[in-house]
Amino acid sequence: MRDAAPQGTYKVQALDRAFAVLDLLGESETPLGLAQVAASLQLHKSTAHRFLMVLERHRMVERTANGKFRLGLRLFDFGNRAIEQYDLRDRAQPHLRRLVAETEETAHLALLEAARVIYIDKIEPTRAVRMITRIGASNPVHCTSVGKAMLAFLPPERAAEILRRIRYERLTTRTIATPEALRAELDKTRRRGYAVDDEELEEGLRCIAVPVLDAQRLPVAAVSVSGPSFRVTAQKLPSIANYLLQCVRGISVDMGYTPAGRATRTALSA
Amino acid sequence: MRDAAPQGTYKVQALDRAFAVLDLLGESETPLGLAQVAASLQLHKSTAHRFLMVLERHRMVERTANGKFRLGLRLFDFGNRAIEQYDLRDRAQPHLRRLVAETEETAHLALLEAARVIYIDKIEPTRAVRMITRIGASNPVHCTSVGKAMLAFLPPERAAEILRRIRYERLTTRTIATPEALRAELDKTRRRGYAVDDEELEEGLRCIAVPVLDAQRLPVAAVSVSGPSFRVTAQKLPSIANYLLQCVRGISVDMGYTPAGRATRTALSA
DNA sequence: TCTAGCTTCTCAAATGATGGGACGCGCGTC
DNA sequence: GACGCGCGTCCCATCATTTGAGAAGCTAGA
Repeated sequence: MRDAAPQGTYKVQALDRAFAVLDLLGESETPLGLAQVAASLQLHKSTAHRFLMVLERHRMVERTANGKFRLGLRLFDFGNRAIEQYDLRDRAQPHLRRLVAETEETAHLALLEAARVIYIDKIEPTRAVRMITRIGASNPVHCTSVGKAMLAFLPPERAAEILRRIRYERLTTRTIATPEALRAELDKTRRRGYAVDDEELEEGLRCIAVPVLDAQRLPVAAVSVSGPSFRVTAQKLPSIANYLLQCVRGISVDMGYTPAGRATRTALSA
Repeated sequence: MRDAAPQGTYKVQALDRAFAVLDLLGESETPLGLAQVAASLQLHKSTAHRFLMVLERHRMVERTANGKFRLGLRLFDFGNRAIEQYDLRDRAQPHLRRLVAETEETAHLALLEAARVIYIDKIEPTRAVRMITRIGASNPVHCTSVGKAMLAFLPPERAAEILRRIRYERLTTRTIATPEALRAELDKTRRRGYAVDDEELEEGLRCIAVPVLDAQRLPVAAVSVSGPSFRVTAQKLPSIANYLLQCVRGISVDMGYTPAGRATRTALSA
């Protein structure tokens, strides 16, 4: 059919459709009725209906009192199983909490997937303005501090592979928009030991990040501190970076990554 | 086919199979190879392969370095969207944290879905033995304190409907195993204002829970405190219950549920 | 180099999904 | 009160879609 099927070569129509339904419900602020789902996805009512019933049986969607559909809690279950393996998250939490206490700004923990970063945890300072990000959400690598932090310390080949896949979308006037600029930025990041996002993702938002290194000294994640530019000033960056470094060092230890003896400074100290 | 299709009347084979794949990967401790997946689900290699490729395209599964499959982070994204609507979770966290500090035992926040309870958050006291439950996991209502707490304060018709769906599986020697016993237990719960699970879910584990009530005074969730029976003794229950009541009152207020004036005691105080 | 075990790919067959359309319900309008 | 409308549910003949046998590749170990 005239489906907007992602270019991938393998296809199972039913699955693409089912996930389109989930996507739609996930995007929507409010639960949707059968008719709306069918219309949005250009499916016939009966088809959409069948899908929704099956999805409901699997608890991937659920119905509200008035019969509309929204995402089901089964997804929550799956989602938690999915990150379980990365028990990084649990172990990192106390460290992130301390980081937030120290900096009074929001901290994120992120993973790298393809050319995007995925936030797997977020801690906010008490009574802060709520930040935009949602746990589970993702952003392009090239305009986030966490992305740059991981990229900068990845082995050249793996970094190159990811760089190739970046589609330099411009999100603010400061977003890095060329491979050359990004390469230069990564050099800078390596030299100073931490990555900065200076309103490149969102106007008025400044972030700073460092990678979490495993026993092989490879980045497995990154931790960032983000806040409004007027609070996270250029002068404060080094001091925040220090807290960050302490934080990730703590995480690495907790994960059982041997601090690699004296080599801890190799990549990370200014 | 001779599929073990859940009895539901609507069927989309491809979806059932896809979810079976996700289930399998979710259950498995370690990533699985194509052959293992195909064998476990009695699918042909080529079929399993196609499914996995499509699931991978949707990032519902991902491949490890050695080519094996595991759940993908897209599920994590969906999962978080799914509970987003219940922002209860975020708001409840600080209160749960305080509760844990006060009781020094594990706290859970749970929702009711069909005849099961689903844990949507868990806070553990520092340096406690890690508990069994995983966020996102579920248990039958009849053998959990959170389940009984919600059930007890639900309007009779809705409670009855749920009661009808319970299949009294016996998990320990003390598990409530008949509708009558459960009904009696719910009465008791209502009278004392909190629910107790006395090793009914797991030997050696005692839990106590109270419901979180919305503006209509209906349970929308429940909070529990759980710990080893030798620490969570019968004598301590009333005092823990007190902390619990304070906790859920705080949550209700934070959620914007008007404490319903003087009526706060209607259901909840001993 | 050969074998074993795994993944990837192709294509004809037929099963299983599709969607046109009928039905029934509830609601607001005339 | 009758009518029209939008919505969800259900049925079933048709055919597009998925299926799976099998061949071809790949890798590692003997």
